[in-house]
Amino acid sequence: MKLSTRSRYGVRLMTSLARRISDGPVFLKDIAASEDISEKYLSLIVIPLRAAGLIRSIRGARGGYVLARHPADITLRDIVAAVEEDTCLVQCVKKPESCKRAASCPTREIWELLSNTINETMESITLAKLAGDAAGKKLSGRRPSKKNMKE
Amino acid sequence: MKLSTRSRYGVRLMTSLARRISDGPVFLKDIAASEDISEKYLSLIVIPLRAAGLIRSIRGARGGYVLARHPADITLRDIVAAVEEDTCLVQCVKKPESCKRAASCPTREIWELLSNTINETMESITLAKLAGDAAGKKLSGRRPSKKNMKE
DNA sequence: TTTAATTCCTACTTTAAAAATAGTGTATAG
DNA sequence: CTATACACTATTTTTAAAGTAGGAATTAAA
Repeated sequence: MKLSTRSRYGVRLMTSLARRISDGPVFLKDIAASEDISEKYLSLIVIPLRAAGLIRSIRGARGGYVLARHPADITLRDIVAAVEEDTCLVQCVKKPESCKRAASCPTREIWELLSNTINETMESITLAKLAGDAAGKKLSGRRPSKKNMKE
Repeated sequence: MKLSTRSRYGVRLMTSLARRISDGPVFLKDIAASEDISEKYLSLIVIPLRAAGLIRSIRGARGGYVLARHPADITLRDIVAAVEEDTCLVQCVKKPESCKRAASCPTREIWELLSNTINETMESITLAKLAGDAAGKKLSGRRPSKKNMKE
């Protein structure tokens, strides 16, 4: 049970966008640089996020990405679900017909329970919290300062 | 975030053992056959379970495996932890030094929170429950019958 | 109207880990 | 002493994740 880099990068990307929410469209290039992630790879992760309606993109020169909703209206689950598409904890939870033992399997409903717990936890965490907590932590003990002056 | 077959097979193996708790040592061969899992593969999964003190093995002819503790004293977490060894949701949760961003990373503590939730849920599920629920389900609407008569 | 900068799309390559197999060694009941 | 089981190590196969590459489409601005 391991979290994919897609999920981790996706969450960092969204957190980054949330923190720059007042900057207007943000270049993927900048996020990639500040988060130290390959821009090309990020550009693939961004696609399902847009498809899921979590972000909007502005094409062309001076384009970029912005959140499509308020950070308080985006949950961790939204992000992970978008980025993981049809990945789930155990295949048989989503598609019982994928396992012939499903009907009588004693473990299946346990995995379902676990899945639900995970989903509930992820639903309880908003992007606002993710981005906000980070900001709060950054500020503690230091004077607030304008970050990311460039662009 | 996907559960490995090691975990799934390990749990089914343990459940199988729990259900045959009064049968004395059970051959891996039999479990493999009834669960439709490669015996060779199962024989690898069994090793960490024994190392973790969850099962005992009896070698030689008429050998086999038995639970080392009462099913009520074994949790889902015990099983998964044994079988997954040093796998965790996100590396940086267990070893913060593995990521240079750990100290300032806004997402790290979220993954830690999620890990804890998962662990707590898994701790709350005992093998007794796993095996018992299954038995209960099997018996509903049908007369109980001795299963696995052979051996 | 050209240029530079950006997102968009598809395909490909690489890498790593999971999953499974194979073979040999060791213990033990009968 | 032999058949049957577990024990251990090494190897192979398979799969999915991770990452790369390159050009097409779009647009602001010179």
